[in-house]
Amino acid sequence: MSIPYRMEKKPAKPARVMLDRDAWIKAAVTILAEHGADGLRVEVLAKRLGVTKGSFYWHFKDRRDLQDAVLDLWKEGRIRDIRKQTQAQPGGEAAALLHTIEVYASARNRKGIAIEAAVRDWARRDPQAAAVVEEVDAERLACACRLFLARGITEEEAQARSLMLYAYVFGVSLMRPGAFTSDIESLKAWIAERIAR
Amino acid sequence: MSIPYRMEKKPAKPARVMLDRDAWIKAAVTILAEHGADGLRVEVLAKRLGVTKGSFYWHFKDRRDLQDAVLDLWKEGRIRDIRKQTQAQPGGEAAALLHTIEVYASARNRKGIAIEAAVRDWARRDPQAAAVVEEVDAERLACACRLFLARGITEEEAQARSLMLYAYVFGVSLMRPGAFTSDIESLKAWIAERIAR
DNA sequence: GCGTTTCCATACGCATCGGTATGGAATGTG
DNA sequence: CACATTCCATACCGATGCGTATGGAAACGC
Repeated sequence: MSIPYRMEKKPAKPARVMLDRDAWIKAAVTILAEHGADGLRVEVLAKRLGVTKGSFYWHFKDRRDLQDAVLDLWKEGRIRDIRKQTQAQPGGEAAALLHTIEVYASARNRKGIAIEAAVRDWARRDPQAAAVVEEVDAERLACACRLFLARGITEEEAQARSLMLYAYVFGVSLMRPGAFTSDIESLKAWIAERIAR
Repeated sequence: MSIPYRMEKKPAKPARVMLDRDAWIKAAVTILAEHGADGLRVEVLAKRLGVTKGSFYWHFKDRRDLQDAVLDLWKEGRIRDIRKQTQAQPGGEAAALLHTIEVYASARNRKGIAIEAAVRDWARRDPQAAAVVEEVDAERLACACRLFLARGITEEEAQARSLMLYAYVFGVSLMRPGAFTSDIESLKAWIAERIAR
């Protein structure tokens, strides 16, 4: 403990952090991406935000309250995103499909993929997370299905193609095909063409 | 605490549990499937086996020692399994591919899929697990590639098809397409045909 | 200026967990 | 029978984490 003379360190102390609920939730999502659902701990999160958990329990009832908020934010974001990615003017459905595959299977989405994986792993042991994942999956499949149906194929084939599309996209995001081939991108392009065509 | 009269409960007490290293590792795999890599705790595992951690630290140096053993067991099992599933006599390569998809994408493999997901999530934060996953992926892709190459297609197309196959298989195991359609199995059959053929 | 509300710090109790030290019972070995 | 080895229990330490209780400082309403 130093001398409490009169705060001679900095004339303007950081003006009091002033966190709101959203700041906590967004930071929680980052933790979720880095350390998974089990790594989302109250005290760790507080330390990252530079405060103590006394602040946390002012904004949230308990840890579960934060988890539910994280799930809700993620769900809304994913549904908004898939609707945005799959909107296409008539005739542009194939391009929209290829674009969707490109976006979701791309490795440049590192954090998004990490969150996706964390939530899905979380859903294996948490009913709330499982429900959210089911909602998101249903919306994504429905969006893809719409694009396929615009081509005039049968309902069943559209469903099958949509399922194949999203299963593939999640699969590549899980794998680490680094040492498999030298040109992974051309492989992905070939696959995308074959799925969306 | 009951009376220690002379052990009148059962004439033959359970003969002392006598666990060996393999029993610990196998139980650890079960915990891994149920609670993920973070849930693999020494004391939890010991309690499940009906002993205390004093026993654990006799068989293992530390927790990391157990984790490495689990990863090693999983790796060897997966490599043995994929080699067994993909062996085919000349002309039966397409059937072997369909069979492989059927086996790996089937929901009847619940525990195996749970372990797979747990290890892959683990690999995001653990270099050892990441190395194991890469080895397994490489072996599986190589096995599938062999089957495709037997059909006389190009090396690049064989690689692309292999990647698509395994990405899809892992993807469906991750998703929960329960409410998507009434007949999920026929959809999977359609997809398998399209991927393997 | 004064009291209230807002937001956060501090301190505590309780539980879990990794790891170590040590003892103790059962089994084998001479 | 004496002894060593094998396998596990008990007890303990330190660290981490959840939740609560309480106080304190800044901002706001009057």
